[in-house]
Amino acid sequence: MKVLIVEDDPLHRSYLNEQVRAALPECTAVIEATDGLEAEQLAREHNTAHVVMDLQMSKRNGIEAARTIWREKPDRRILFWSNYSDEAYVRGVSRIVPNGAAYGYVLKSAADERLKLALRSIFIENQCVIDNEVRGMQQRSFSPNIGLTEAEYEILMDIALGMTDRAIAQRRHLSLRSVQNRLTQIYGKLDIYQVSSSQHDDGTFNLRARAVTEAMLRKLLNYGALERAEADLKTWLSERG
Amino acid sequence: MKVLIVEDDPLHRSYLNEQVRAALPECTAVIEATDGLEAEQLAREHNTAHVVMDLQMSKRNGIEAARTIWREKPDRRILFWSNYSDEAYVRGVSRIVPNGAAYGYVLKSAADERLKLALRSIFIENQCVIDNEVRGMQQRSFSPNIGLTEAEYEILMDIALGMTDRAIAQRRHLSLRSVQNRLTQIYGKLDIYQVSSSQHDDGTFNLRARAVTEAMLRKLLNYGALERAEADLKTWLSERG
DNA sequence: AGTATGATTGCGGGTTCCCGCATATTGGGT
DNA sequence: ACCCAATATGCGGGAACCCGCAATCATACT
Repeated sequence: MKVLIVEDDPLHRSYLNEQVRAALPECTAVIEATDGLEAEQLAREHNTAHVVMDLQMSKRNGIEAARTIWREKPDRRILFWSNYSDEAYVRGVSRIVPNGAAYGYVLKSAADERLKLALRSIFIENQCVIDNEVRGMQQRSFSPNIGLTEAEYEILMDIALGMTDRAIAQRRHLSLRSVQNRLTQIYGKLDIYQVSSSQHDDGTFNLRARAVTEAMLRKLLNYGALERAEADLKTWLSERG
Repeated sequence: MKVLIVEDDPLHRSYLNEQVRAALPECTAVIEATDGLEAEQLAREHNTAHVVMDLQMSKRNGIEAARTIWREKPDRRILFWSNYSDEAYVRGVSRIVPNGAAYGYVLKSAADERLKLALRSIFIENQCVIDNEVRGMQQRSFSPNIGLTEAEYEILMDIALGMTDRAIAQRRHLSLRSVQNRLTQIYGKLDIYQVSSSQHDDGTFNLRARAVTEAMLRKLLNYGALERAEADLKTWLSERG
């Protein structure tokens, strides 16, 4: 068994290496990549079926890398090892995991033992292991009336990218009014309103901009998500001609 | 000499501890804090004049912590040890460093030797040590016609918070039109325009929202900066009544 | 003083956004 | 087939945004 480690922080990388070797005596080789791009190449070259990887990396983030790694071979097993359980990450991961694939999501704050157990469960037993905290986030965020619908989330990303209602309508194949309806939904769920301390005279907030801020503060959105969305937008723009 | 280490990652913390002890034989005690809040308390209790600290921490980020630490005793020496040289961090730091205070900014990617040298320079020689990469960023971002003015940056933060033009005008004591002028400046410097691939018919971007996105992608803005700005905004809102 | 440069303000217009109201359309569930 | 809830669409109006133009104010340089 070969294991591919993807992690840009040297200290964390060597720690991972150590843990992998300790937890998996059947592991014959450990390959290390320091960013997502390198990971994609090495996974291809060595044809590794077992990957442990960080989500937040400088060059290409873990979600991007995982997407292409899984696209080339959907039965690979990936253990995500991340500092955060932000909704942006959780959503990002659950969107790309192939049907029936075994994967894991463990927080870096977890104890050594938990990491080792997860490694064995996923790589040997072929079972999913999702950190409790992450699982909780997942359920909360996917429950209707609390979390955002996938459709709403999509529109949220679009306004976060700075698109106009009309452009969004065009991109998502909706009428202008529908886009605005969804926006209203989003504003409601994020508790956005035109606040003004005394009466309802002035309105100190621009709803659309405020929604993005609120989403960032609540960690529905983060830099990585924005980066990916921006890339998708670019391809859509060029296709549209 | 006592040294206070502030770092939420255990691996990095113990590495720092090791390096500090190696670089500074005159150091009699090393105190460790795992987040900004704890750092503020420990700095007060132990009255330490020498601090090494990460910028990105969960509970209270390094800039917040440094601000209060310096406010209580401006001649303390702080070495910032960060993963990134994002403009948001650099601006955040240079805004809070007291007049004439010695401080440092070293990237985590730097070699051991560089870190040790910085420790000695700042704590023993009382000299500023700014990583070259950071210094470059600083110069680029403060040069007019390329980087944003402090005034422009202020307004950028305001629209990132989702404020309306009128609210911004009120907050910054400007006329509505001046705010809009500044916004136009910002749009120009960030290369924002109403893009539409073929003619200039539709306009797929909402300038104000797009500016925020662009700023995030360029790392003029990041989560920490937004968090701080949001806190400031809250106090302003309550003061305004 | 004189002038030049740039920031600030006011005005007016065109566009986009936000939303209330009313009318389709869709997709189950019985 | 029927109904119900949720979603999608159209219309219209008030508010906010974007910006060109022009007048005023500030500051610095000769």
